[in-house]
Amino acid sequence: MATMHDVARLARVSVSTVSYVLTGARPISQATRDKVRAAMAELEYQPHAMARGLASRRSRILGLLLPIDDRGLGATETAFVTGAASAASAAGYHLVLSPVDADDLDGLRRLASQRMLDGALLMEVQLDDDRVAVLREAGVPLVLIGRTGDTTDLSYVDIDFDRTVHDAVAHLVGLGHRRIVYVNHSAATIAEGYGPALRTRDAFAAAMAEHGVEPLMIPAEDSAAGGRAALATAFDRAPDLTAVLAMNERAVFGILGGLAGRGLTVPDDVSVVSMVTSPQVAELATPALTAMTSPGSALGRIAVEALLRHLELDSAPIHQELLPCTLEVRGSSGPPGRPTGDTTGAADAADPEASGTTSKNTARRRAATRRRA
Amino acid sequence: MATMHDVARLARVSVSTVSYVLTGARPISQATRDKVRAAMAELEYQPHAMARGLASRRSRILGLLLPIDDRGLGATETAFVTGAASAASAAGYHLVLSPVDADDLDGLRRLASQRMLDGALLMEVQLDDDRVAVLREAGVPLVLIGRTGDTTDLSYVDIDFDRTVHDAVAHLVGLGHRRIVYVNHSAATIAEGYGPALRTRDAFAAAMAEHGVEPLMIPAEDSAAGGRAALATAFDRAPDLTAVLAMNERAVFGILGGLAGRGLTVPDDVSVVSMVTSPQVAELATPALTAMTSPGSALGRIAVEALLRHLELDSAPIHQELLPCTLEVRGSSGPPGRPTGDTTGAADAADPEASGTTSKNTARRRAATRRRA
DNA sequence: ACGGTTAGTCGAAGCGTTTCGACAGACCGT
DNA sequence: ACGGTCTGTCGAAACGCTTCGACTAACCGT
Repeated sequence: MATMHDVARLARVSVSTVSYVLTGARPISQATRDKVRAAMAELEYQPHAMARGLASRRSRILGLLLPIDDRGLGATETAFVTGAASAASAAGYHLVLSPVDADDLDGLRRLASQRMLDGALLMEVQLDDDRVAVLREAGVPLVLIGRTGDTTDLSYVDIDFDRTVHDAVAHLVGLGHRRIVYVNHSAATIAEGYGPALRTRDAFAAAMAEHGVEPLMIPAEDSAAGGRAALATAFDRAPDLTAVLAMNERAVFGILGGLAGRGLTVPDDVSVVSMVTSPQVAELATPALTAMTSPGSALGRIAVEALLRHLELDSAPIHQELLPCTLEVRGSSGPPGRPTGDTTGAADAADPEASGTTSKNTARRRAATRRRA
Repeated sequence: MATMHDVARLARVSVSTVSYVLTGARPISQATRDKVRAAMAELEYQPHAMARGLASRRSRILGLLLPIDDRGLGATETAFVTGAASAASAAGYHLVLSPVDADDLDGLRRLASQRMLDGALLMEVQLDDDRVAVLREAGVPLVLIGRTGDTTDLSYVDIDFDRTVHDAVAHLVGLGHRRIVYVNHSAATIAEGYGPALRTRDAFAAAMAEHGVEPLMIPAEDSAAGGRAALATAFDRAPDLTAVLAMNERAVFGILGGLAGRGLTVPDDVSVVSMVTSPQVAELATPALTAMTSPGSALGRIAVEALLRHLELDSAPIHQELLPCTLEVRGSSGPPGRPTGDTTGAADAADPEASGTTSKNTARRRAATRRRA
């Protein structure tokens, strides 16, 4: 493997000159630069990452700190990770995946003092997250994905839950729904201060108030069974509900199953909209889910770019950005249909070639015929 | 930040002694070791990763080379990634995520010559994968996840597709099914030599032959629509089919939808078993899918451990290991029921509290009553 | 013609480790 | 009492780069 020395010798210049050609830290004449470039090409020179890192005190490595979770990453988180990785890679940086237990602060401190990370992205941030303080003390620039309660002087990117909920509610209200139930994460999750659950809860209340309708909210465990249970509660509390807005990717499938079990069809009898969902997951349901698509990979990219800006100029202003999920209408939402209590919802008869779109349209048409308003 | 020098001074020993305490490369007396340890603790010393990497020529960084895919990672791949990350982390290594376009061999070469990676894990290996040669030339030890066609001298971990298919078929045949259709990945995917598609295809033919029944195989695009289309073809070719074995996590949901659309219930009319699937995804379906659960995170762990063994001793024997997916019976498989053509499959009447298990059992019981054999 | 910039290059001193050779003692069998 | 092997420690030389200070030559306005 060729070193800078070899290049310098071949180009008949000093090592420092080669370095300057590479980094542009000082002006080098065109002629010399060409010579050096030629030598590098001939020797297939590649700078040694560790040596460069040691000398320059910049590793060009970014850390992605993900809590070593019980249930692994969802599709949204995965998209975030790959988005961040590509962005880092495009900028000539490396992204290391560091699973650190959320409350292993010593481990985190150790990681930070190894001086291997130029900066870090912190995933799954809690409203009150000690990791932030640890990283700051260690002098590691960071960007949060998500938000702590107090965001002063902190860069973050996060989903714009307010706007997302607002748009979702607007979609449903626009279709004519008045009785909308919001299925959130579990009570325990809410209690422990999980930001998205809290923020969407408040946003839902606000959005419903804005439309002058009463908000109904139900927590659900993150599972199909949880969704089913939540649905049962929902029907107890609001037998006349016509739409479900679900924050819970897992529960939503249980809700779908529960509706089918009651002989209710989607979207004719009940519309279902899923929050913060990836298209891949939305497409799995039948009918495909109308969903607020999470900007997973964009979040990753933006977070990395913001972090890099902090590294280039440490005077760079903090970056706080919220991205909304975008509404993608698929087959699971439509105008409210028959009055509730009508429970003759046998599945459509065989129509083997029916695509998602087709069935959506048929459903819509049928529902429209029956519309009460 | 304290350096080794500081520690040495405080402990009144030489720097090299401190180093030996740390690495154990040479014997150090208990007394000295204690002094040094105390000094390190007092100064909160942490070795500087880059310096150590430069001097020792070992970065303690492993690369995870993932193709910069169109559709992102599935649940299985994600589990693999996190499994690998934790294993690396537990061994004191770091895992960098390097998205490299599968045919950007120059980029790969560049990455490898930066000497930043002690070793690499190669994901989504094709039967004939040039990346292997590039990495070998660059002298980067590697472990494949998946297999190339020729695996001489190559370490890999992969799913034991033979056994997985075999077990799945045995499960269905054991329940009494004879007419089983195998839904594979798309024809294009098969044509381009995607290992899992080819291997499962052959394994399915073999397993069916073993039971003396005729194999029927149908390719499907990786989407719900693809699944629906495949199902239609399947019914054309084998109107009497009673079970579907699907290799395609996306298509399987289309198949489920398609069956419901025809008024067929699962598993009473048709059993569905999904191959290489994560529990999380299997639970999304209603009824929950009987599936061959992929050993995603175990694969990641094992791959890392094998790679580390190569790094410690470069004479370490190559590691080739196949892990089967394990059968997890959920609600979508049962004994074959009514004769095909019976199409009165209205969904079960409202039973809001029905859990996956309960409905599975009821289904079983009902189906058993009707069994023909 | 003169100090003052600026462009272009070089040599050397790090950066914080590991590792090699050397060496002093202790301990061995003979 | 004698070479020989171990144990424990040290100093110094890498590892391959960046960066600082210094120097030369050219160019500026006056």
